[in-house]
Amino acid sequence: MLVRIHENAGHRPRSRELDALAGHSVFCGEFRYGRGGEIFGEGEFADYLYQVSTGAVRSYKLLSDGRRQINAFHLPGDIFGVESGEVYRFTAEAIVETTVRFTRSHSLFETGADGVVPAVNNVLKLVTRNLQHAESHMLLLGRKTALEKVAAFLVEMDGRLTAAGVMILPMSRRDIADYLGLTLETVSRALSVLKGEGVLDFVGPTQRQIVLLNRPKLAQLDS
Amino acid sequence: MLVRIHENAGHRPRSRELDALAGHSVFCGEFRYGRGGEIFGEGEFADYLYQVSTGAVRSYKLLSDGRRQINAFHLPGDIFGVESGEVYRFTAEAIVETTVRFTRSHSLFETGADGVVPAVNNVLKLVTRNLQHAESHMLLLGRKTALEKVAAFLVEMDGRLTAAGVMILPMSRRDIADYLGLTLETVSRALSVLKGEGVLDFVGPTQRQIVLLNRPKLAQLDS
DNA sequence: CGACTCCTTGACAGCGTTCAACAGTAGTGG
DNA sequence: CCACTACTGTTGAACGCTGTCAAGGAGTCG
Repeated sequence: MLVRIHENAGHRPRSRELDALAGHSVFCGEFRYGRGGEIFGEGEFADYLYQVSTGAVRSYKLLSDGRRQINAFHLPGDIFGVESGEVYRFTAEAIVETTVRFTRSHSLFETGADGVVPAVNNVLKLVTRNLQHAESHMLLLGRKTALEKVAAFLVEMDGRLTAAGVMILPMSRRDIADYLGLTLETVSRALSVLKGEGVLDFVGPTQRQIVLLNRPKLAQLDS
Repeated sequence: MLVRIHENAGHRPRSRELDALAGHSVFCGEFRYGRGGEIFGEGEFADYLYQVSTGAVRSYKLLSDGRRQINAFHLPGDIFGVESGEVYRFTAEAIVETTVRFTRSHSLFETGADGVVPAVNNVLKLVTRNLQHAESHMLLLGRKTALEKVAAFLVEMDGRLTAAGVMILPMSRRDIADYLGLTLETVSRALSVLKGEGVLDFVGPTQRQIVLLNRPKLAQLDS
């Protein structure tokens, strides 16, 4: 399932964001994963960090009986797999065919005297952004209703992947449900309600392409 | 409600942890807050960071209609109010009579060349610890049942404030509920169930002093 | 003692889950 | 191209966990 490409290739794909993170050039290569391909597993040694080039990634935790909580969706440009500990605290999987850039984690810290300061600072910014997202997601998980959760999800995704007026969701209803702490049926029902109220509409053959028709109302439902 | 003590006092209370965080001495003073006293509010400029000396602190977010999600309880020794952004992202309140040490936030970053590296590193460790807690709490909020949530809460608090075999909870049932994404009635019922199963017992006149009688079973319920 | 807060417990309702059936889409191979 | 299968999503019906509403007890403090 995993195909390694470009590693140590002669040409140099741009990886400015990862470079900027480290404060110097750290490009290592690219990986490509098929649908459902595991990028790393919870508890594994965190030797790489990643940036999505194309596609989408979900990162999640599991309970022993299989209940899943998706922590975040990573879309093109997003950096993930940043751990200041030893191991990954999530499992990360490609949702669709996905290409990621990667670099060795230790390259962030093992640089010379001058390089390490901006690197640590940038890691701090990144971890802080993750923390902020986690904090607002706790409010969502603990205190919002199903409709509010789905509305919040749509608002978030609208800001991250709406292009040309259409939002093309890479993830399934089950993924959305496991992100919002719901069942897939409840997500489906909430979307139907929103469609019935004229807040959104589906386009195309599948139900994964959404047009938002009433953003103010959606924002209001997000409360 | 707010009484400022010791500020710029002649003697030097120890504040080794805060000092260690900054990599040099940054002690500013202590504040004392009564029950429910607000230490800082969400959105305020984050000019101080704090460490609990005695008492307990809750930090939370609110929805517009008053629904509350408590993000964390801060107990003696815990450092809180660390923001790498401009403003606090939570409101922090004293749960009981509480004394906190404080220092100016910028003292972490405005030190000379050598001092700032360990400081940023320590802030990173702290933020990472917060992130880890938030991540496991998302799993709890999104995917655990009421009984599992309460069991997890007891396990967490057992590790943090059991002394001499007794756990004395500083927070009310409502606080616990808002931490776990439940109602106070559900928390109360879950505790009654656990008592009925012989997992715990109440001691003393109030219901806030708990003895754990069957930790293996409790850990198992936490799944 | 009275007022207040906190907690428990009961009865009931409702939101979201569970279980199930069905439809549409995509992928596969003949 | 079409049948066959697997996957995904929608919708309905019934259940049940948790929330809501309410009453009452117990502790605290003036």
